[in-house]
Amino acid sequence: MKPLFSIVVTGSSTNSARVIRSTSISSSTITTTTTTTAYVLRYYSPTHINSLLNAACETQDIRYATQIHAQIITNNYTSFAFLLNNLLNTYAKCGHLHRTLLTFSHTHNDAKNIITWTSLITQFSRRHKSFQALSLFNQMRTTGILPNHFTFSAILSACAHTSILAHGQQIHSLIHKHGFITDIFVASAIIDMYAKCSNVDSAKTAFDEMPHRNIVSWNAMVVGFSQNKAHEQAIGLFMEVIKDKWVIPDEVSFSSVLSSCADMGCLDLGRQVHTLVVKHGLLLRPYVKNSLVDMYSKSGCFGDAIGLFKTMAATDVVTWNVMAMGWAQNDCFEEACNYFWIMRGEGISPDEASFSTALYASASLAALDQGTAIHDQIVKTGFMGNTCVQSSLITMYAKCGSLFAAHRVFKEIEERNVVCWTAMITAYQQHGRGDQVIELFEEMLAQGIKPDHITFVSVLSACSHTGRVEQGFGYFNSMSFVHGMKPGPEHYACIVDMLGRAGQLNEAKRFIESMPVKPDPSVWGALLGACRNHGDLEMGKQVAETLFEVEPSNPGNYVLLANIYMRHGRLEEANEIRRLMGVNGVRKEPGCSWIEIKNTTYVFKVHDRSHSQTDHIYKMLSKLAELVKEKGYVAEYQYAVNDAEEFKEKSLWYHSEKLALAFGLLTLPMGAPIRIKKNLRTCGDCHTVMKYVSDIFQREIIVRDVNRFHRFVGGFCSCGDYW
DNA sequence: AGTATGTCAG
Repeated sequence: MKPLFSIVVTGSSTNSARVIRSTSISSSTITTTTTTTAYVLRYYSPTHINSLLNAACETQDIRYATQIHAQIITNNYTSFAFLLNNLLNTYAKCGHLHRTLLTFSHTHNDAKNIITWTSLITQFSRRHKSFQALSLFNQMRTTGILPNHFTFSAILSACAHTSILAHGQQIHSLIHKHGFITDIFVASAIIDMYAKCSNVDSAKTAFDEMPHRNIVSWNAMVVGFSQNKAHEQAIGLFMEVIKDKWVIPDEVSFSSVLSSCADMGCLDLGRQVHTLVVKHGLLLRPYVKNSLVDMYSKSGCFGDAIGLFKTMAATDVVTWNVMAMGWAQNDCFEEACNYFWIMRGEGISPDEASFSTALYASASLAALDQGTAIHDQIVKTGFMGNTCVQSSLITMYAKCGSLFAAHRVFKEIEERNVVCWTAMITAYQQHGRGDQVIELFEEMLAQGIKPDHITFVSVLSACSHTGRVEQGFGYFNSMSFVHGMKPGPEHYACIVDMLGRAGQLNEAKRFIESMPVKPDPSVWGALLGACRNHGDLEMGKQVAETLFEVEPSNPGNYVLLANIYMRHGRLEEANEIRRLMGVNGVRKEPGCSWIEIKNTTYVFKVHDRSHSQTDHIYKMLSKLAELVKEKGYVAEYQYAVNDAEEFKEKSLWYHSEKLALAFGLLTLPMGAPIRIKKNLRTCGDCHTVMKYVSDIFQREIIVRDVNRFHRFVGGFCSCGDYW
């Protein structure tokens, strides 16, 4: 193939001994040939240079772009705007944005036309450098060049990415002023911008005002609804697309609506969309396939998701992520981790979601080794600077019990967003460090980071935990009055819990009655928990009645009420509650605890006798019983709800966490901390025993239950007896 | 000579 471009050389180029390297570019490939020392200037026409740039662009190699840049300068073509534009694009596509910007700023403004400015803004906007894009837009306006529909479309997408409504609104009015509002590209970008700024109403207005729409405009609106969790509206709009004979849904339409079906867990609709996908022949499109797998996985039909996955000839990183998350959501955390490694074996590069999911699975297993292995992969693949990954790392380390490692990750984050701060705050909260929660939260506010709903859950729980009733109310009120947020049921539940813990049961009840929204079962649940803790039978009965109506299948409510009856010695009523559970078909999830010793995980259920060292374990338990009784332990029968009277004390002693504790004491070397994990909340009696044991044996015991950590040292627990 | 919407994750 005849080269389009070569750097030719004087002297004896035939003499291979003196040869170094030079380059020739053909229209499709660039090959290296040999040459000697001195370059000679050659004449190339501007169009020729332009086609060379196109070829260089395909290789994405900055070196070729640089050589052609040199030719532009030596041929004195620097005032040719179209060459400049192509050069800037080539640099950008080679991934050298700084070179793009450097070249741009070294060029006289006269040589720049609207395309130069717009393509630069587009490049920055695409690469999520939104503020630089906005700043370029402002610079452009000072030079007197007028933006066109291309420019507006690009700058709107930058605004969308910042999620700062004010920027987008200003651009919107400029668009009106310059008369581009009817442009279909611009209008779609406006919808997208408003939706991304969580302003669905404005997006809908912009959509309704469009004189003409194409499938992209419809999709933008469907996506806007979907991403703002207005799923019914998203689906409604999608139906209109299906009915409208002038627009044909494409893969974007399907993947977006499936995302809504998935989020709602709406299987029927999902299946209908599936058949529509087949009808439109879009089943093999990557986005659609992945959305379908995700929909089945989230709608409780993980089997169908696996089936679909197995028939897929081509998978990508998202397919694997969706599947891994599916396993995790079905409590198969080992399998979720496996999928990460299988995907690596298949040669697919992980992305931030892969890491988040793998870390989530490791955290759920409290498998520090697994989490650390993923951390290694993060470092190797260059994801350590990714805030999403960093936040997941914090959570993983915290849930694996290493608050220190979690904080180390936190410290090293350069630009912390809400998620990072919240991850660290929640970590402290789970470890019972209420003071540090408040401290960190105040620091976050001082740095101007806006807290979100999740942040407040942790902060309010910490207030509850540390008895900061007034401060808790202060933060709760600040949600509406300072941050313009609407408290959700989880926040009301925190406040009820806080009042209940402080013994202010009547205030808690009044608080619920004054709620502007209908109290969620979790709110009543918090009050019932408080009644249990303070032994308030009358209120407990009332609250339980309410709960049995709205949430008849939650075993926790029955257990709490039975606990209260037991505490009052009302055994018959407690048994009656147990019977009611049977009648309503409610079963308490069996408690199980596990302990890791030398890379092996040992799982214990209540009364478990399957372990080979069972005799030793049960002997150890009787010995423990004697020791703690000497120290003043009294069995707390209220936690032995499910057992016949004469076995109550025995059965308390055979709770899974006590079995794991005995096994740990027998097996682990002297002085090594005992780390136990439990699938439910820690039982109150076990909690008491752990405190005694930590003192008697001078051993650190760490129990991670479903909600938080309990670190027992010298007879005290880090949770301050609150859980 | 440069334009828009999209699946997963925290």
